[in-house]
Amino acid sequence: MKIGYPCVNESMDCSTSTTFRLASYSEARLIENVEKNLACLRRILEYNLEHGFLFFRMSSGLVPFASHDVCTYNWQQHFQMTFKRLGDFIKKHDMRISMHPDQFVVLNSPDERIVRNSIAELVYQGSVMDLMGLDSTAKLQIHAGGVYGDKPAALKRFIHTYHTLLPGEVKARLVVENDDRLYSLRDCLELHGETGIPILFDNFHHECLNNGEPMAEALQLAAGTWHPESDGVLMMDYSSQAHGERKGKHTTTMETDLFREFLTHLNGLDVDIMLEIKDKEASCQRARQVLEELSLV
DNA sequence: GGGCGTCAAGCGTAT
DNA sequence: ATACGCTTGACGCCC
Repeated sequence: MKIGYPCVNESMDCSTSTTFRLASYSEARLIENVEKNLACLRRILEYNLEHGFLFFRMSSGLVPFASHDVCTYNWQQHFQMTFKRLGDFIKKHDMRISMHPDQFVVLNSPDERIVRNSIAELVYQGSVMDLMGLDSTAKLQIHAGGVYGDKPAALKRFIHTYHTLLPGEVKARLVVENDDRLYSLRDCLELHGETGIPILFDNFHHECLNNGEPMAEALQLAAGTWHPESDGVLMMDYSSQAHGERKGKHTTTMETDLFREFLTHLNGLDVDIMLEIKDKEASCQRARQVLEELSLV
């Protein structure tokens, strides 16, 4: 079992997603920012190794405007060796890696342009992992998308896009996450049935939106969609409700009692856990202590 | 060098 | 019709 946090290390004075305005795009700006971002990523990975955090979500912003038409520069070649060295470090220390394209990536949009842009973004993010030499256990996690007033039709569009438009190198990495408002675990299982796509399980989203599956059963269902050989063990996002806030708002810091309670539902299942908690590596440290006490790491 | 409006991109919901 | 949340930072203009 590996534990990690997404994108940002709060105790570090660098960012892996420095960027600039589209209006001020230039090759020099691009190169300058990618250099900074990859240098910071290296520092974070080293920090993570020291602290025993072997799961990490890389920022979508490593290469600003990578999937935008404006970016014609061959950054892949320029940074080839840097990516390879990062990948070597990751593999040497047996780290697990994910990326999470943000809300603009919608594969089931009725708008072809949005689908095209979404695929370009997935190709970009997958290519970062490819350049690092990571195998297909490194994943790109997306949500199923919008509903557009007709969920069956929206699911059908996702499936059609998956089969007809997605490049193989993206399909090898793509996983779908149950969300908290529109597409539940059951909806994702339907997508899995039609495409074979693994389901990245989010416990908090499942609490917000479900079809009555108890947590332990939900975990088993999601885990069953991952091929251990090619996909690795189940990845999951872990969070809990922020008290006194809107339903679905992530907590600012981990409540270890809730985490302990959650772990009882695993029943021996091996998972890699991404903490979607505001204070990032601080909660990660606490989670790791809990896992150590239970001899799970 | 601090303050603050704004930033490539999409959805659904609230008002 | 418009604003806002997701998730949040950080750019870059203004003073």
